[in-house]
Amino acid sequence: MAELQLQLESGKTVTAPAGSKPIDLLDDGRKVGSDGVLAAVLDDQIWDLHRPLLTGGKLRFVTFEDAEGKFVFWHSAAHLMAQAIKELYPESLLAIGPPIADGFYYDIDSPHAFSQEDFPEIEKKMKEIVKRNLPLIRKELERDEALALFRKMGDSYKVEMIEDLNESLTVYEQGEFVDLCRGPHVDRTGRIKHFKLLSVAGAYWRGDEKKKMLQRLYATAYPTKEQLEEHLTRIEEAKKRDHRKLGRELDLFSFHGEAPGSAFFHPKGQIIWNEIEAYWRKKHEDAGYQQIRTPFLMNETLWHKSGHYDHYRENMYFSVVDEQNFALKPMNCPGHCLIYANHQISYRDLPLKYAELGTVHRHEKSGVLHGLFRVRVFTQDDAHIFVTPDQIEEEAAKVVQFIFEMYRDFGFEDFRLELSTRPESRVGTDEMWDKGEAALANALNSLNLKYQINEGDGAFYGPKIDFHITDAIGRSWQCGTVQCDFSMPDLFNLDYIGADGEKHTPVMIHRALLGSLERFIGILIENYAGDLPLWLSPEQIRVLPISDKTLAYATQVCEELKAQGIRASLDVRDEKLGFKIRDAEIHKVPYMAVIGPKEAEAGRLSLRRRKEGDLGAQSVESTAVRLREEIDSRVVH
RNA sequence: GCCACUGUAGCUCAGCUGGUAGAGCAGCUGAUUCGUAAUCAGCAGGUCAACGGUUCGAAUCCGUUCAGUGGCUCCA
Repeated sequence: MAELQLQLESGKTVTAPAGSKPIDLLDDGRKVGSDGVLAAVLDDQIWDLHRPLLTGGKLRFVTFEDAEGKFVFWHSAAHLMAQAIKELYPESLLAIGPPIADGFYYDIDSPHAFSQEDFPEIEKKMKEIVKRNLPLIRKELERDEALALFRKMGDSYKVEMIEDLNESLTVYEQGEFVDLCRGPHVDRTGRIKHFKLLSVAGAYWRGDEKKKMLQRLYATAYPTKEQLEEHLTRIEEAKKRDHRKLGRELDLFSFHGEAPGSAFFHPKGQIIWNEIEAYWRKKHEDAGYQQIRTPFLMNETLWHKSGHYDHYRENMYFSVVDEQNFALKPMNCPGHCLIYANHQISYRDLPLKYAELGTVHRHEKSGVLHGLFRVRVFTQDDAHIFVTPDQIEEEAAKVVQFIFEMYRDFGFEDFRLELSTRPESRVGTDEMWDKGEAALANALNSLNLKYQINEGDGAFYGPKIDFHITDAIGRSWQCGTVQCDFSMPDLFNLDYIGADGEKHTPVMIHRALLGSLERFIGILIENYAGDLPLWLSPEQIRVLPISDKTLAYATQVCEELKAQGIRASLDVRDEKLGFKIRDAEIHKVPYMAVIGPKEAEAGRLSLRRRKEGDLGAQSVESTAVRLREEIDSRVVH
């Protein structure tokens, strides 16, 4: 029998007969188990502990701490759940059950409609199977054998999958339960101890809207009880940050059946909006943008010309007025093109930057609406930069820097970039695409930025860069985008007179930094869990008189702070100090000024910071200075 | 749009197998004049999402619609 050379993690090389199993080569002191080794990795391929090795290479062992270990653990947990479901509801058919970011799911076709109430029973059955400690046995089958097996079991989804494959396959057996699976898996069901079913949702078979809707059961599993509980706590924490909940509690905005998917901003929410808008306008003025405003309702012919009618009609709102067809704008670009076309543009005018906080209406499908994150009317922080092809790179680089500057001012430091290149279906010549893709890539390279390339993911009209920010609890949000457009200037017959005296077609760069104000406000709320930086706080300081004996002086303090441009309010209620503090803390007011006889006497105030407590006595002037500085420099607390 | 679930006071929720609604918080009024996260008492507040059906009788059962939640699909 042939000998295999295997390099182990310890650095030593061992020789083993072909057909040896990884589990036999485990270093001394390492044990298999949920809190130990779960699988092996031979070179880059994950390998079952009991699967014979046929070639040599680098062999290492992975635990739950490794990405490969998690994959195997959750994948096996999915099989465990599937077996439990099969035993409880034998008429269920299994589709697919992969591991995902924080756990796993299994798609099931069953006459039984699963609900939360079924979870305890399924979990109980899973525990039982864990106790049986069944070995997971890998078996290689020829395609025909596999087909016969799953046909016999009536597993039509597995049969359909096998029919699409043209190779020999593997199945994993645990007791009576067999599943088509590439694996690998943990060696026994006993390895998986702590798990929880989380939710049930509909999911189309193979992700195809036209195919059958299956029931997707989401769940997660961890090696220890503590880790599972930690995960569940994280879910709870994320729920506490939910901007829909905070928006209601802090009285920032609301939603109403009269305008589904459209936010109504309350006075406090509008303050946040206004602060962002004022900041945004100033930044754009400084960056050489010219601000414009275009109408919401425009004649339908415009949208025929721009191509939106052909490609985006499903998402548009139409209206007939005076027997003429109008549409609400779903995008701002055509309006900007009309303004451009209104002038005779020289190459000396380029780059020409038109910016607009443009409110657009898009008829999103009812099921996709989600708080401020996915709405039907929203305001894009939009701009269109008209450039010569040679200017793309420089202008794109400027936008990229602009975006970073702005994100940092809002307290985001962690970004991720994606460059999307030409899709199958597209307009423009290959030469244009070469140029556009190279210009965007060069812009990023010139700034020494790392980015991921998404081949074929660009818009049909040009390549793009997408910006994702990572929030305080590690979630990623797509906000900014920079897109080249080779198409629209053509459709609108836009031109500029070059140095050669001839007409040329400009390139348009569409860009948004924050994405949409609604969505960005939602992200801010969740990122800060409602504790917004001072400059964005609707109520910046609340003056708290200890009793109405000091009300007059407290009123005076409040007025003085207001005169300094600080959003100050006064809690005149006849309540104890503790009550007022608690109320201000709950409403996430950043500062409190406590006013009692001592302060009135000394002409001072006692400053208190949200979540931190008493900062001691201060003069009103120094408090105003302190707050103004924190506001003006947009300190992220 | 699709699948599942949900809709009771401003908010969070209770209301068993049908007998015309209840709590806490918030709000208002009064008492209290108070020192760094909840003073006490009282009052008021609901077409039980809407519409239709079954029934002597519907918040409760059935249907339709609307809205929301979790996903899927979509995201020019």
